[in-house]
Amino acid sequence: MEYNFKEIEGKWQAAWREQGIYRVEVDPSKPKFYVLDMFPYPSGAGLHVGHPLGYIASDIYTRYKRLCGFNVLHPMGYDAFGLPAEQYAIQTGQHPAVTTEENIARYRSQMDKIGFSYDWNREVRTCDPEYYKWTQWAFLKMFDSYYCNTADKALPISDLVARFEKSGTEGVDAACTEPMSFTAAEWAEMNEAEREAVLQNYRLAFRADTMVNWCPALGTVLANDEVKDGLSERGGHPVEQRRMKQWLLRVTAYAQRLLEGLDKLEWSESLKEIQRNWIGRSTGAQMFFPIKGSDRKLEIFTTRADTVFGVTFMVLAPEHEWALELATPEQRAAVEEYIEQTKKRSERERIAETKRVTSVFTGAYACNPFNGKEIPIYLSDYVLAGYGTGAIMAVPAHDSRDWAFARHFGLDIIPVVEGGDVEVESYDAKSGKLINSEFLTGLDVKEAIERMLDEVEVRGIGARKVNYRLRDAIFSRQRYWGEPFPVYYKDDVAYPLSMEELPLCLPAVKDFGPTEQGEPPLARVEDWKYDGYPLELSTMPGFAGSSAYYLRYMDPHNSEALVSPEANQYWRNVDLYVGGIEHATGHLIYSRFWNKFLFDLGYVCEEEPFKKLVNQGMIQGRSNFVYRVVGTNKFVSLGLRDNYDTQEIHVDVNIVRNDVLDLDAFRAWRPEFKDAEFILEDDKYICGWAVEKMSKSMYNVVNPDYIVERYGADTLRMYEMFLGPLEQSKPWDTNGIDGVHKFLRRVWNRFYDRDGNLLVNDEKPTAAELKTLHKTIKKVREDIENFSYNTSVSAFMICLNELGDCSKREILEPLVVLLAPFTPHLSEELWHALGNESSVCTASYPECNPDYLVESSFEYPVSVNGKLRFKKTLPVGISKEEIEAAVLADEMAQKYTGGNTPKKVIVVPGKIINIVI
RNA sequence: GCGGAUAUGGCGUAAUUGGUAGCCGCGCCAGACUUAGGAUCUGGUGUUGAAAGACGUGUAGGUUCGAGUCCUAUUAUCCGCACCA
Repeated sequence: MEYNFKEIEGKWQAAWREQGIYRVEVDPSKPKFYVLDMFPYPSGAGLHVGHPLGYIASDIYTRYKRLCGFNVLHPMGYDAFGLPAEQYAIQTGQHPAVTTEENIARYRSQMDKIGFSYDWNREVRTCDPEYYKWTQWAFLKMFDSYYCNTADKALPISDLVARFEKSGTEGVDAACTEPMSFTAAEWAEMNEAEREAVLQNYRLAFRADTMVNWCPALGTVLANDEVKDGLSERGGHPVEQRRMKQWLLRVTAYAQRLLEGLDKLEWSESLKEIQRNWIGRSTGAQMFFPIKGSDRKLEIFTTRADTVFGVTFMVLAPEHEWALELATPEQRAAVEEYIEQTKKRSERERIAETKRVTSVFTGAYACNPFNGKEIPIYLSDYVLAGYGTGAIMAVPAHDSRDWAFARHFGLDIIPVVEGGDVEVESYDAKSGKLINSEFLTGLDVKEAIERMLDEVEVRGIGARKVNYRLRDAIFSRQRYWGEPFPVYYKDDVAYPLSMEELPLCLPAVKDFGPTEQGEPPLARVEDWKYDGYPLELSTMPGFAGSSAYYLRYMDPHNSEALVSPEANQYWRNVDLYVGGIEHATGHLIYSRFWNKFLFDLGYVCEEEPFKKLVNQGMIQGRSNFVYRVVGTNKFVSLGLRDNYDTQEIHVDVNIVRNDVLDLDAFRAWRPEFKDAEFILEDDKYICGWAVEKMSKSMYNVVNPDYIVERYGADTLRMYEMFLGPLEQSKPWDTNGIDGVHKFLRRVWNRFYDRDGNLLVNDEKPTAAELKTLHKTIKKVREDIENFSYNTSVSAFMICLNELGDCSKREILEPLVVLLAPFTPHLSEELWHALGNESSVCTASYPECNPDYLVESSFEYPVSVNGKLRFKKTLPVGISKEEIEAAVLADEMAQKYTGGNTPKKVIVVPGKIINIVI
């Protein structure tokens, strides 16, 4: 009987659905395990063969853990709000809710065919009001909180108000946008709007006038992680810097905890490193430089306090708030012009022209607080407004950017650290002895930095300071398809809706583009008002809905809370998270922030959301090419194309097999190739190939539906794992799939003969067969734990090769369970064929019995001077001395040592014997 | 520029973690069967050599009885960050 995967898979998928076999509930009698996939954005293109890679890996792990006796939470949902659905809506007028619904249905049907063990009862969709109610809830909680640096956690804003009432800002150490200082009396004097303005400075969700990434083409602002090289990540449109009033999340308040938390996580070093870089902690000093002829002091940040005697000028960012004020009357016009010019340049231009030095002199001077030397102050856009204080002390001798600047404008370059030749280039290294530096002279750089930091604090010039590269997350999007803000305005003062009024539902609109006035689409909704007051017009960004979805899965139908304490305390956090590395600086930062915030407030019991994280690699496309002889309809095979003048054309990979073109299929592929002629080699047309991104335009998209149709879900699952290490990117190549499919057929053939008779018998297995089985159990278990699925597939193949035509029940039954995480449908069918009534999903995973692995003898490779010479079989368990004596007595050893007594004999028990002469 | 990763047959990969390099699969070669298929089965397949053997894990050194694995330098590819003071 043939292995009829189609029938088997259809049958069991239906049965599992009917039985609700993957439903899970809180069950304190069993240990829990939480396996999560990064939920997909349901795009219109559907899934290609690369998408399920991570889902298959996590499904295997889920099934494995379940068979090992864990109560496994393994849910799936959709990240359904976002730009593409909306862009599509603008073009076609179709409501995003409609297209999203269609796309979800398609995704679901594609996923269902692969046999995943999700508990669909727990599905979440970020665009569902019952879901985004809790996104809005979290936002309001953030609005209602501030970060107390003393307690090192988020606290209710009412606490802060109480402190202001009692003693003003005295003794308050809180994360804020601008440092503030006022007394209790002053606070008491303030009106409501003024107080709110103060509180906005502290709230964790707050509104501020800041520089933002504005993308004119998308008509919205974007967060830093959504911008790459000055272009929007979605669509690749130019992005410019603009000052706008926006909602932000005070992620920076958590910078230190986000950094420290990484150490405890089982994430790949590279991913942790990406997050560390993104957070970008640097330690140094804040210092104040008095301005000449004024009592103001310019604040700067530096990591190289030791080089202060080498300062020859200062630079402000053109956006610095003092930029214009500092300008002397003679320089004012030039300064104004420079600021204007900088504003006009897009982020992209600034990046492209990083080599070009542009600047203007303000006419003002500062004094070096250590030696009183006068230092000219310049503006230049190489200093960024958003980092540090937007102002620097320039040390051209030891900073390459300052050096270039000084050279360009003919400023002094004073070396203060020995080691380089500052005439040629700056010496940036943090090593060497200090020179020309008064009390620092003679010290090593590292000592000098410490000494200087002390001195700065003693003299009251500044203080030690830690700076982060991480910015607060811009949280508004001037778009339609996102969560509405539960906020309304009275006289431009923001007021939150009450929790009872959530969800604030997204109203229907007809036109999804921005209004003529450039306002967000919600401006078209006439009654977009609360109690007569206007509601916020922008919506939340994509990362809002994905920041806490893993918590919602724990208790998805709860209308009283995001997650009940009972559910949260049982499921705690995600034990294994599988997804792409592309979320390193976005979702994975925001989620950690969001979770820490909810942790501070006591809503969740774990501080980190994702304990272990595995990044599956990307599956690229493997494109095929044909070579048309220019000006003809003749196609020349790869090996012969050098003899012709050819043009390379992408050809559909689905009509190529092992790089051999199916000629008839090619003629039928497109009308212009109907009469194609071929120049063959060895009667075949060999195609060229290349690894490219999997995309329609390259004709290299492979649809999982097609593979399932042709080979079955179990083959697809196993082959995707066999392709290579999970974390590595690799091209999809359908060619190799036969090997895996053949393996499954061979498993089938252990059970049934050609006529459909069951071959399984109750004969006792031999020692060799048991050894093979248990070796495989050991290997497969280890490999699953290590996510080394490709080698576990190999182990299965080796196992079957070694077993030959063995059809003994005692061997096959455990093997079927062992295979179940990989090939659930086939295993289920065979499990029932063996007479089991219950599902294979409820079996227990086979355990390795080491007794079967014990060897009675071992074949030792014997090397002489490191070179392998012969092999000697010896019983296991004899002493090193006995082995040595046995080997030395061996005829072969005599031959290779020439009868000489060896200098040394090295015996590695169970491994190798080396004779050194 | 800074940081991270990778490099092994024609291809995807493996190597008990310092111990017989190339398991498993694809492809290729040969054979068997055959209702001639892109089926199935068996054997072979790193290079070189008639063979014994020699050579062989990006390159060059080093440590070691022994190195794909450890150390130093170097090259290439990929990824992240990037006027971050």
